[in-house]
Amino acid sequence: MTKSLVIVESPAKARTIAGFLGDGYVVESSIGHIRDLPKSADDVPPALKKVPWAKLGVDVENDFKPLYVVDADKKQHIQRLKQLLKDADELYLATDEDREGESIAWHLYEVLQPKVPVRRMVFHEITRKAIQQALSSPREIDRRLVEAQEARRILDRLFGYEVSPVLWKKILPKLSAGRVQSVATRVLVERERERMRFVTAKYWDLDALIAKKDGSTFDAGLVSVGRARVASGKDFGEDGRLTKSDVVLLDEAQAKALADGLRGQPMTVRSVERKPYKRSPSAPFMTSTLQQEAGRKLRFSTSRTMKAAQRLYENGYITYMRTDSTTLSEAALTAARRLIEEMYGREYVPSAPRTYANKVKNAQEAHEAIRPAGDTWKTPEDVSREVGPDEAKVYELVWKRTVASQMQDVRGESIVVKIAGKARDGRDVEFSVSGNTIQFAGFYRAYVEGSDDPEAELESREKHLPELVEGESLVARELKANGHETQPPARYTEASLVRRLEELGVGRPSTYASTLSTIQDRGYVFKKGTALYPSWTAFAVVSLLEKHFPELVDYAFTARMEDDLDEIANGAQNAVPWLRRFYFGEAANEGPNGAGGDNGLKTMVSENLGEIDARAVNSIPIGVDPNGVEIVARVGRYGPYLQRGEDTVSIPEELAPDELTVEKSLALLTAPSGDREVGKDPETGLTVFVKAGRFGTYVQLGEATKDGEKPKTASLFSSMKAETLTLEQALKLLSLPRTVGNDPADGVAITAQNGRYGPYVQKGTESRSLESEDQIFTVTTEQALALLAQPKTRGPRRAAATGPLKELGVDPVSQKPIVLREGRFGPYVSDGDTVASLRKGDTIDGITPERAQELLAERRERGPSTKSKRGRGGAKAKAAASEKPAAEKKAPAKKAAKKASTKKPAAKKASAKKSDEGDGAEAEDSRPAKKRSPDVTAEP
DNA sequence: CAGTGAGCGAGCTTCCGCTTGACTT
Repeated sequence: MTKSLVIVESPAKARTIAGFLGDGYVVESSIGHIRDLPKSADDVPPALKKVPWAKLGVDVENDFKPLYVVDADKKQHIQRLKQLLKDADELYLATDEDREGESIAWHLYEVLQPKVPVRRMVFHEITRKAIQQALSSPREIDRRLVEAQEARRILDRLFGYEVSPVLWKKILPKLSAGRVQSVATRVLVERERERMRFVTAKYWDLDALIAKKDGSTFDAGLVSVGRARVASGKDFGEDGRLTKSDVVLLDEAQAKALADGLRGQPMTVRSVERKPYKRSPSAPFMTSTLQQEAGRKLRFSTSRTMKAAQRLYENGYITYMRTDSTTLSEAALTAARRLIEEMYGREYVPSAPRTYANKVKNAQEAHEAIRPAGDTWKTPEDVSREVGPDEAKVYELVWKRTVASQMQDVRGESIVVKIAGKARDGRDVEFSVSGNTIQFAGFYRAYVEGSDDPEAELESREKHLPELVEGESLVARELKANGHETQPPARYTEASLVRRLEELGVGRPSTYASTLSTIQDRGYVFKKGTALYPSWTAFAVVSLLEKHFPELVDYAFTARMEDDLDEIANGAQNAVPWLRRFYFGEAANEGPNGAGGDNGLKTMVSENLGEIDARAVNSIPIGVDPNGVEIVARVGRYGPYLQRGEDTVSIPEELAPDELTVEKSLALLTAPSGDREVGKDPETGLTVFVKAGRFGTYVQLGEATKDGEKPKTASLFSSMKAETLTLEQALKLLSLPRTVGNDPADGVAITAQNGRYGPYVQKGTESRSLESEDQIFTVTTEQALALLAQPKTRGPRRAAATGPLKELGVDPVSQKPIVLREGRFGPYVSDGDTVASLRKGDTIDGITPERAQELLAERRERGPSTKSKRGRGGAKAKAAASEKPAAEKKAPAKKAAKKASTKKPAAKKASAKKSDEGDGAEAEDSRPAKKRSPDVTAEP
């Protein structure tokens, strides 16, 4: 008997299929992709580390040849697959039938190097019949489809890894750009821009309480006055003006006057219009619609929904949860129809199963819709006893949606009643009221299933009106004028953003949740409740991309890419020229060796980098103040801030971009700063302030005077808080430095104070750190002298910096001893000339002399890059500064001082925590905020 | 972003799509 190895993508799927296949088959999973481009240089094999494209993992000069590496945590699994293959007579690659699945099959083939016959099999539903059929009709791996996947992968890598560094240089380090995330961010930014542009309009209308002859009453709304329709929200544009001319806009006075003129007036039923209506159920869930529904109904985030769905899938309650298909298998249709007939009766079963056309662009449909698994479906009540609360809720959504999707339409009747009247001033008015009744509940039955009182639930979906006949006489008993304001378009939620991305064809079922995490992790988006707010960083990034990479953030970019990938998959075009056009420009394929392109990605991220004005892209215009001075929001290294001329102020974190109007900006800029008065110094009579500064909170004695004399300041101790600081504490701080005493030997004074590196004692030019801030006040002359008597290297900092942790023999190149030290940036090895940091995977204990030599050799290989780089960076920065003298002229002294100070180690160290400067010489780094909101504390 | 003292050198960040555990609390 032959043994066959079958490899699918998911372990849960493998278990299910194994049950169908029996003894002759071993079913395993690949657990997704098995190889990928290297994530960073660390993943590149040593032999290739030096090639210029090592970081990209794509040899752009050589037909974009990709370098594939097996992920570290996949290596063991590959070994296992190889082992299983040894005992097999044939191999079935049964990965999903889509672009990615085909690629996984090919990578498996390449990595496993099977010596036995290999067959590719595909199936769309996991039933015994479908699997058997797939086994008996295998095919070959579709190389073109694999090429299309490879092209997609390479394009995404080039986009992500070439454009992200542009953001590091021009905006902030560690930012990212990508085909999917950048469009997602742009969608949010554009919506916020709409909200910022939006002008609210006010309009009024009337509600009438109308009485029948028999005394019963009902409410109706005003629809027209003097034959003209009354304006409502939808009649206004975003500028707050009416978009139509044939409507009547009521203001408060007019509405109230009209209400007065109608009170007690006779009215007549002008028309009663009854119309049958029907509602059809929605399609079964796919990933995006499940995420939307769970977001709307359960307020779940996409990742919470997916975690619950994953558990339901793994435990056999639902089918695969990452799908873009709304198709139900034959088995599912049968199960649904039988269930509906049994639970609700034959009249709820449509004559033929419903099918739903897939509206998703680029749908790959490798799986079926998300539905209860199996041939008979457990009820939500049964499942809720077996799983956790989240899972139970998600299962209930899936069950109801799936069952409803195969039920009959809801049928009912809608009624619209128009009521005519005349105001006392003679104007004709018309009111309207509508209702609806359900005649046949259809699929609503499934949705009310499980509620305490299904009939009452159904009834709540109806709106009953009193019996009204044409010509009937009524009285307007009460009238109320209601004021309304138009609302800007709502912010996106996770659910609605997923829907928008899906409309654009951007992203895949497996990535919606992670894309949302990414844009939040990067600080592009933050959530308040369920609403997604774009940050100022997002504004800066999006405006940079729109201006300099418009093609890449075009909403149709992915759609066009998909069209091209389809052509690559069906042989109508080839991947290499396609990638060449993208990377080297349109003309790339015409010139020899692909040279000559001028509008490609590569040019834009290299030669043309200088065109991107960091200052400009980081400035988001807000408006002008009454004097015509421009106000801009800017993204700086220490957070977003507002700038008007020389005035700057931090933008409070919780403030949404669209709330930062000109008025609000002026309020922030002119508001009393976050400074607090602690009290008055009894000696000088000067006011003592607490302020937030670059290096944290500090106290200040008096205010800065015009004659350039600076007030005395002192940092707060870490144990103190700005809000609770007392005058006593403040004065104590301001009394520093404290004279500890005199050295009896030479009479020189010893002082104790706080400094850049913390508390210390000082005598003349000698200083030593203290261990705690409190010691500034408690240290005695003897203790201070003892400290000062110790050599400098004895301090805790210095000990770590200078004491070699390990000696690692003599370097064969330099013939000098190698030592391992712990430094500011972590452990490193050095032979005195060359210094090399330990890399990922290296440990202090595990380092060998050989490894140390290797590290040093690698470091030498790269040359004295540090210094030369710095030289270039510095020169560039200077050149850039001199290029824009106009911008600098306003506050030359201040800016120059600041620039100089950022170059000082102290400033660098202070900023390193939040964001390393890297070689981002051009990035916005001046942050001259004078004022700060009290609740924002500076980074240490 | 206040202004106060020491010293030793970087290397990395990032994409999109497939898929699960491995770890803790």
